[in-house]
Amino acid sequence: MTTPNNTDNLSSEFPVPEVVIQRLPLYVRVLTQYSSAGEEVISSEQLGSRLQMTPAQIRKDLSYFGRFGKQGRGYDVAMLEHQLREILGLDRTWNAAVIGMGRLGRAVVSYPGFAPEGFKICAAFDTSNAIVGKTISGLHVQSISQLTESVKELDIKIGIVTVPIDHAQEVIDALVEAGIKSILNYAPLSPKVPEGVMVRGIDPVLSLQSMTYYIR
Amino acid sequence: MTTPNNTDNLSSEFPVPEVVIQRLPLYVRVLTQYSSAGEEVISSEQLGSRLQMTPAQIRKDLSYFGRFGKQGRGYDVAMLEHQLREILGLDRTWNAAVIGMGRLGRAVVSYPGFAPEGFKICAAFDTSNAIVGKTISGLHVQSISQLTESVKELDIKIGIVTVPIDHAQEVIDALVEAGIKSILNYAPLSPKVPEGVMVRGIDPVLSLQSMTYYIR
DNA sequence: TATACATTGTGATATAAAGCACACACTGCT
DNA sequence: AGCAGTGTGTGCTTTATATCACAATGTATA
Repeated sequence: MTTPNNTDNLSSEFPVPEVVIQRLPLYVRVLTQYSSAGEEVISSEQLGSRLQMTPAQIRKDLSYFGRFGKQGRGYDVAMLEHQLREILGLDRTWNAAVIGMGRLGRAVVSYPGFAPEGFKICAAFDTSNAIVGKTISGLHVQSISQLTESVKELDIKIGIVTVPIDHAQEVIDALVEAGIKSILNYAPLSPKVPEGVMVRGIDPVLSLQSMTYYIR
Repeated sequence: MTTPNNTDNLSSEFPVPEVVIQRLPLYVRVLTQYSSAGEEVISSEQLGSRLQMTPAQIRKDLSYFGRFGKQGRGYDVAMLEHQLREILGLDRTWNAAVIGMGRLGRAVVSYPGFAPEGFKICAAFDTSNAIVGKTISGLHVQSISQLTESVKELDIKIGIVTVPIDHAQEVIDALVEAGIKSILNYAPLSPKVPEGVMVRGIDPVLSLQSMTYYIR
């Protein structure tokens, strides 16, 4: 790395591996815990032992973005947390829409874990006329045909898909059409999306199905 | 690979990479779809295009376990599905216990996706006396102190953790203590477990937090 | 039966990720 | 100020994963 102390735009010169990006939120989480436990400094050793990974890997990961530590001391907890949040874009609020207001969708909109982390579910949609028009958890359920409009109006950047599998691909197509680039998909399928659109799947069954291999 | 046509115990001679195991359920899922669409044969090319991965990777993955295809033709859909289910241990039913009967736990026990795949939630636990003794979705909620006993009695092999973060580690310790080797963890923390115990985390917030990097 | 074509299975190769090990920098003690 | 101790940042090495490319083996057709 040629220009060490500069945190910005290193990432655009050298693309950062996606696995690294996926680990950063883990670091943020531990740092938050440490911080609220009153600790001011943390070493890669301590971080690593919390997450069951090697200190070297943590230092390598962080080195993609700059030099945040002090030799002989470690990392300033508050400072590192702040830096990582900034890198990940967590220093702001993100608006999200949930599509599919069945059992799962209702559970998602009432899940209390999103808001404290800055993810605000601000619109709800469904394909079925039976549900459209109702109000669930304070959200007015709209028809999918209003998706594009609402996305623009409310500055929605994230789509959360909770429709049954047989509607999932079309809903995802609609989200893409509406300009959404980040999708959290609860439907048990691997959807097709154009390059530049990112989908993360939440699928407890898949997780179970690979664990059984080891206890068989 | 020395003894090709033999499906068994290859895996114990050469350990199969975990990434490979994690992909097998994806293959199973596509095969099920293909099968119910009336297709009898599938090529690695077709499978790959469904899952957005290269045909070569699929063939390599399968080759860890045997030779299932026919040159010039492809794979028999029904046969391959059956083989993969057997390899993963999905040719049977698995009993699971849910620990934590709050909002999330209730959503999990009433989620209709587990049963059709052979995962049967047959016991519910909670740490709070306020909930213990109640019946939720047909499950009698027990105290955590009865965990070990029930695990043995009901042949429970999987623990699903849906308690709040501040009780998660102790609940996981209790599961380990009770002899559970596979844990599905909905709590937002990276728990410590002894070697030989496998934990898969379900964490929508983590997924969102790494996606924001790309739309920042 | 011969010929054209399709698709597997796999050794060899390329790419990516993880881990090692040590110079260097900072702290804190005497 | 000097010295001992600690922990970072990183070039280099090792290990893991993915891809290539082609011989081998099958199908389909005439």
